Amino acid sequence: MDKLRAIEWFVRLADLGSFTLVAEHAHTSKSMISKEISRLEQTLGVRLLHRTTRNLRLTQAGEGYLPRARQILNQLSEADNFAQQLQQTPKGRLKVNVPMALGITDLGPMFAEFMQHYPEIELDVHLSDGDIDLVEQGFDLGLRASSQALDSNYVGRPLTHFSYHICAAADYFDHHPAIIKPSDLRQHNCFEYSYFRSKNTWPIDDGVVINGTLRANSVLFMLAAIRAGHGLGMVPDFLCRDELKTGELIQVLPQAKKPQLTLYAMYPARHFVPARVLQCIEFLQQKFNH
Amino acid sequence: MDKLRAIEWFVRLADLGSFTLVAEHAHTSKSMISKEISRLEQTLGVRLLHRTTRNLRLTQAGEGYLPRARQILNQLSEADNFAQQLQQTPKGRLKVNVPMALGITDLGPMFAEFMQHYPEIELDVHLSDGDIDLVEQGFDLGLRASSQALDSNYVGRPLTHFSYHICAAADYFDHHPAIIKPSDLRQHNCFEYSYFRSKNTWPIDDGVVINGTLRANSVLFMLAAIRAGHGLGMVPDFLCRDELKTGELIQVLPQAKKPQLTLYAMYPARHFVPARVLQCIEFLQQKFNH
DNA sequence: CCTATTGTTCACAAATAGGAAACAGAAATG
DNA sequence: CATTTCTGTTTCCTATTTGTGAACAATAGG
Repeated sequence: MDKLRAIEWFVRLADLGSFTLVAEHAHTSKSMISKEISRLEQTLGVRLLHRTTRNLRLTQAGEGYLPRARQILNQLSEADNFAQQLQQTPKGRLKVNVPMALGITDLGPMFAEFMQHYPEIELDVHLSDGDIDLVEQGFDLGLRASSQALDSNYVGRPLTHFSYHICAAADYFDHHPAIIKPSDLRQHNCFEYSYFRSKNTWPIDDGVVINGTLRANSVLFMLAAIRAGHGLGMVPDFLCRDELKTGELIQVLPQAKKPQLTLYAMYPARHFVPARVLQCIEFLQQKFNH
Repeated sequence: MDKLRAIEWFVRLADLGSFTLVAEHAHTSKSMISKEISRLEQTLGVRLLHRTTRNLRLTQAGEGYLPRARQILNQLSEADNFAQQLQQTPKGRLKVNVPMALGITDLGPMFAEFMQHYPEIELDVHLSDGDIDLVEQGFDLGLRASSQALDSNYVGRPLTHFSYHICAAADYFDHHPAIIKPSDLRQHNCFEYSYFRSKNTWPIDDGVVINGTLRANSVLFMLAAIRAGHGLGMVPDFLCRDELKTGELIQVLPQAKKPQLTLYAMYPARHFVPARVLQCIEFLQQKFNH
C-alpha cells in the first residue's frame, strides 16, 4: 500500500464525499480507491468512513484523522517545495488556471514559448473564467483579470493592464442610430457578459443599465455576435485590437470613463514557492513588458 | 516508490550515517535503501545526501529536509496512534525492551500468557540491559529496573519492587572465612556487575569497595559463577529466591541496608498512547500484584 | 417495482519491488 | 604501494503486488 497516496485519497474523499468522484479526480478507477482506503483502514485497525450505498460520512476516528492527515500533506508539500526551491533547473508539473479568452489569444503563444525554454516543466493548463479556488483545485498558478483587490490567501503580481472597448461591427450603424452619449446605449442591443459582477450594468461613467438579446459566459462567443452585426459588446482590448485596426469593428464612446483591468498572476501564499512558479511568472512579466 | 518509507529511511540514514546500517535496521538489503533514496531524490529533483564511499553528509537540501521529514513522521505516528486508540481490540506490533535476567526468568512466562490473551498483538521483544534510547530505537515500551528518578521524556509506571541479596554457594564457606560485617567482604572474591553505576562499590550501608576476579554484564552469567562456588555476588531476589529456598545458595549480611529497586514500565510521552501499550502495562501490573 | 448509481469484489494482465551478486571507489593496513 | 576491506551503486531475474474492467450487491428515487 502506498500510505501517502491513501491518505491523500482519504482527504479528497472527505471533501468530495464520493469514491467515484475521487477516482475521476485522481485519474484512476474507483476499485483502486476502495481498495486503498480499505487497506489504510486495516493498517490503522479502525474504519475511517461509514459508507452506505448512497451516503458517506466520517466515523469518529475519521473525524479526528482528517485534520491530522491534512496537516501531514501540507507539511509534506512544504518540505518538497523547500527542497525543490534549492534546485537548479525548474521541473515538475505546473498546473495553471488561465482566463478563457486571453488564454486563446495572447497567452497561447506565450506559453508555447515558455515550454520551449523550460522543456522539463510539464504544463497542465486549465482554461476557465469562473471564480475558482486555486488551492482546492490544486493550481500552482492562476492568471486573473480583476479591477478590485485580491484575496489575501494568494500572492498576486500584476502582469499588465487592459482596458475595455465598446465595439460594434462597422456596418452596424448602417441600420442603427448613432451613439453620442452613454445613455444612447439603452436603445441598442447590448450584450451581457455572465461573469460581470454588475450583471446588466455597464461600468461606464456612473453606470449604464443595458439590455439585449444575448447573454453569454464567453467573450469570444460574444465577439462573434458583434462581428455579425447583431449588437454591441464591451470587450477587453486584446480581443478587438486587430479588428479595430482593420476597421472591421468600430469603437463607440472612446472618451467615456471605463474601468481599467489588471491581469494578476496569483499563487497560493506558502512558505516556499516552487521555482517553476516564479520562473513562469517572471517569463510572463518579461513578455508583457516587452 | 513508497515515499513514506523512503522518508523514514532518509531520517535513519541521517542518524546512522550508513546505508548498510540502515539496511540491517530495516531488515532489508542495502540495494533497496540505495534505490529508494535515489528515487526520493529524483522526485524532489535534489540530492539529499552527498555520498563518498566512506563518508555520508547531508547536502544543503538534505539539511533542511531532515527536520521537516522528522516532523512529518512524528505527526503521522501521532495520527495513527490517535486512530488506533479508538479501536476496540488492540493489535499491531508491540516492541518491548526488557532487562535480560528478568526477561528470562519472570517476564518470559508473563508475556507468554499475554500473547495468549491478545493474539492480535505481534510481540517484538528485545532483551538488553544497557541504557538505550527507547524512542530512537523505536520501542513502544521498556521495562527498566531503577532506583533513581526517571527521564522526563518518558512516562513511567512502577510495576513491582526488588531487593538485592548478597549470595554465595552453600559450600563456599567451607573454604572461606565467614562474613559478619560489610567490611569483611573486602577479603572475598566479589563479582562486579558492569552496569552498576558505582562500578566496584557495592551500595551496602555507606558503600563497600569490592574487588574480584569476575566482571560481567550479565547477572545470569554471574549467578552461574556463584553457584559454582567461585565467589560472592549481589543479585536481585527474583534470580536467587529458588536457590535460597533449596539452600543451594546462602545469603550473607541479610540485615545490611541494601538499595530497593523499582521496576518501571516506561513508554515515550506522547499525545496518544496506543491501546496495546496500555493493555500490556495493565496486564503486567495485574500479574505482579497478584 | 424498476431503474440508476453507489461502493465492493473478483480474476487476470501488467508492472513493480526486492534480493543476490557483481561492481566500482576509497580508506585503512601492512 | 599493493592489498584488503569496507563502502554504496548497478544489474538482472523472479515473486509479489498492483491496477483494471466487469460482474456484483445494495440503496435511493422516480
